[in-house]
Amino acid sequence: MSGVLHVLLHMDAHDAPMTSEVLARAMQTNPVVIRRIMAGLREAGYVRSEKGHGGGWSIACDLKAVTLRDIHEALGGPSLLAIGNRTEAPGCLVEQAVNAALTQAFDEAEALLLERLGGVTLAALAKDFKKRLAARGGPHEMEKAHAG
Amino acid sequence: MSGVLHVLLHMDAHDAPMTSEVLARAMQTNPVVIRRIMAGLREAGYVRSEKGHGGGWSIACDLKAVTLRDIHEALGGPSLLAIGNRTEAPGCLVEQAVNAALTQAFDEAEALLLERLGGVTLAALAKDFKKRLAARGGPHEMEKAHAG
DNA sequence: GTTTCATGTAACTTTATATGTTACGAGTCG
DNA sequence: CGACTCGTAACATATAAAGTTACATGAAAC
Repeated sequence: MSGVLHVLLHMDAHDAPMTSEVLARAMQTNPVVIRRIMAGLREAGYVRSEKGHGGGWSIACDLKAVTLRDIHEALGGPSLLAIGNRTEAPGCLVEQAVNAALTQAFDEAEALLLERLGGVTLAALAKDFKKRLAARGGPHEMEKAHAG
Repeated sequence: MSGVLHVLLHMDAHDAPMTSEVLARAMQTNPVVIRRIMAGLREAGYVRSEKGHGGGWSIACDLKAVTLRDIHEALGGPSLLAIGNRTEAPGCLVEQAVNAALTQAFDEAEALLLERLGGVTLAALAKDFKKRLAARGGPHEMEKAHAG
C-alpha cells in the first residue's frame, strides 16, 4: 500500500513514463515486483503501461477521483487487520462467543479505516507533497531522495 | 488472540486445572505451543500453572477486571494492523506525504480497536457463552465441541 | 524415595507466505 | 532488424509462524 502510493506520486511528478526498472531502483526492489503490484492498478484503469522505447508506466486517471480506498481495492483488498477469527470449531459455543465479540470490534475498526482511506484522494496526497516541496525549496529528484 | 480467549473461557468453565495437552488437543495444536502462549498470561498474573499430578492451567484473576485489551498486551501487544508505513527513504518528500496520510488513518483505527477491546471484559465473554449454553440446553463438553 | 505426571524452555524442524530472481514471450519504437 | 520494455510463468530465497523433540525441574501418588 504505502509503496504503491509512493510510486504513484512519483509517477505523477514525472511527465514521461517511468520504467519498472527505474521504479524498482527507487523502491529498492525488483522490476518484476513492480510489474506485479502495478498489474492490479492497470486492470482498474488507474495506470497505463506501454512497451518499447520510451515506454513504461504512467498515470491514467484523474487523481481527484481516486481515493486510497480505491487503490486498496485495486490491490485485491487484502485484510487490513493483522488478526482474525478462528473458525476451526464453529460448533463450539465458546468460539461463537469469542468470535461475536471480536468480530464486532474488528468490523468497526476496519470500517473506520476504510472510511478514512476513502476520504483521501490521490490528488490530496499529491498536493501535500507539493506543499512540502515548496516549503523545502529546490527541485524534486527521485533518485537523490532514494539514494541512501 | 482468538485462540487464547477460547482457552481462557474453557478454563473458566472447568473447575479443575487443565493440562497443556488437553488444551492443545482442543485447539488442534501442540502442548508446547499452548505453554508458549500462556507464558505471557502467567507473567501478567491472569493464569496460574501447576506441575505434577492434578496440575495444569487455571484462571488466576477476576474475569470482571480483565479486558480483551489487557490480554492483547499480555501477549506482547502485537500490531493489530496488517499494513504499516515504509520508512526506507524518510528523506523523500513523497514518502513523508504518504506516511502522514496513512499514519493518521491507521492510528485512528488502531485507537478505536483498542478502545473496543478495552470495553469487553473476560466476564462479559463468559456471560455471553453461558447465555448461548442456556439457549441451546445440554451440558458443555469441550471435547465434543472440538471433535471435528 | 521412586514413579508418574506436568510445566519450562531451549533447540531444531517444518510450513506458510512474501519477496526476489531468472527466463522468455510479445509488443513497440527507431 | 535490433534495442527496449512490459507480461507472466516458474523457480529461488528469506522471513516468520507453528510444530516438534528433548530434557530439566517441580509436585503429587504410592
